[in-house]
Amino acid sequence: MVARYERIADELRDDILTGVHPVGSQLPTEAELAARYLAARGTVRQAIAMLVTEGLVGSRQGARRIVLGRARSQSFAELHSFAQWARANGYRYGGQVITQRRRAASSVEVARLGTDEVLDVLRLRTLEGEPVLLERTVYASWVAAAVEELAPDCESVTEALYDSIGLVFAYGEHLIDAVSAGARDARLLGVRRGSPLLRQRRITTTHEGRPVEWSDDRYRAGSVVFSIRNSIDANPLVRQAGDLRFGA
Amino acid sequence: MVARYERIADELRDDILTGVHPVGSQLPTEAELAARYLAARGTVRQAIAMLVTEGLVGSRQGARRIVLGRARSQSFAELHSFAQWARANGYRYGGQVITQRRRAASSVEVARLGTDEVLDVLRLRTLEGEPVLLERTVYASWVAAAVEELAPDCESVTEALYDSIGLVFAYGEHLIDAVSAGARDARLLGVRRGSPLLRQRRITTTHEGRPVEWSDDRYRAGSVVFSIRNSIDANPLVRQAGDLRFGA
DNA sequence: TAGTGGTCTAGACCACATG
DNA sequence: ATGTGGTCTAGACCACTAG
Repeated sequence: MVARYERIADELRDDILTGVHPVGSQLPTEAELAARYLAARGTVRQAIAMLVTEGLVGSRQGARRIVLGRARSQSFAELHSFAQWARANGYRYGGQVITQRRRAASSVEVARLGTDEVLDVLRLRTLEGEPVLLERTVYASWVAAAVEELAPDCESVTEALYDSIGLVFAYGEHLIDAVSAGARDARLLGVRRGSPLLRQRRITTTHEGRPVEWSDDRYRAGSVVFSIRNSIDANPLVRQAGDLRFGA
Repeated sequence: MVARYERIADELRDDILTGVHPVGSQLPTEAELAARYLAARGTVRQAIAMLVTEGLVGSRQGARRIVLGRARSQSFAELHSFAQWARANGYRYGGQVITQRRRAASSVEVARLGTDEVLDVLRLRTLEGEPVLLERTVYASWVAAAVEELAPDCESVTEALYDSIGLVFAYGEHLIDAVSAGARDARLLGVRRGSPLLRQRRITTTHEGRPVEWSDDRYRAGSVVFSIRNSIDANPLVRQAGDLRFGA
């Protein structure tokens, strides 16, 4: 069942992407849209709210809404899963487990994941044949068995875990910064030691807020860029001083 | 005038931060909250929606809401303005214009900013006495005069422009990646050539969607981290392949 | 001053989660 | 089966923008 406001949002988004409402132009008023779609004003507002959070449309009390841009954002799955992202964008991709072992959790990991034992996995992922990403992931013990069952060249861990144990990754927190490549990073990614890497550390939880994994992902410089839209009303991005809340 | 839903959101947020609703616990139902605050259910939902976009609370049809975390996010101003961010976090900060000149816009800049002439400014910013950020900002011609009037050591360009010409920065798009320090970067930031820098490129517009500035900001590695919370329902962050939509 | 978006209400029905 | 959040309506009033 697709909600009415979603269909309205889809139509409006289409109208923006196809130039019916060009960038910089005004959107029709809520009253007009409500009449056009035979919906209550609240429903139209809900549709527009989607476009606002996507950054396509700007909003401001008393003034007509303005079309800000045409770029669409990705789904959570596309950000979370390298495979789903690569596939959605038409890239050739691959992956390989380099090392994988169970070990006792450090005190930080106990606090972060809530389990005494963890599964520690190092994966190298490729894009268009080139190594671009080194993933160091630590899984909570309650998913360890399911992860160990996966093939070493499993393309999408996210999808495999959903299929095998119904696991849904629902929430994430991400820390993004730059680091220099260590000896091992450099060797596996095929870059010089000390060269810049884009690092994304993240913790992912279930719908219940139960932590599933903690990961340190390092991208070769130039291979990917993170993009965010924000506004005076909605600001998902935060800048922090670099003493690194999550520890080293 | 503070909206009712904002006050409700503030109280709920307080209850989360102070542990009345600990992380991992369930939030009261909408009906309970509506009764407690003598508000309609829709108003309570609006309050909770704020907490959800802040990443404090998780939401899912049919199940009670869960408290996910206690970290608060920053305002747009705090992300946009180095000075406002540093001040809000209690850091000592400073800044200095290194070079500033008007020049003809490149074709990319014409497309991006919509003006034939631009003002090109290079600023070095310090945190706790250390140089941490090198800002290369290109302003549209219609703000150039106001920028040129500012003192070279102006602490907050954002606030100064609001005071002088009532300019409000309302929307931003940000691209984040890692680059290695060039000779000039290295000298000004006090790092070795080739060492990693965290780069944030951004374009900022007014409420009307009119582009004001385009900036390439480079942080010394370790000085700042960007943080984002997302969920299966709301995903502000996007990963892109590194062919750099904004050009070099 | 007129128009537009922002807030709020009260109530209805549906979809989903959980026991 | 029950409870909970998700959707939708219809209407009212307020705050702000713009001519």
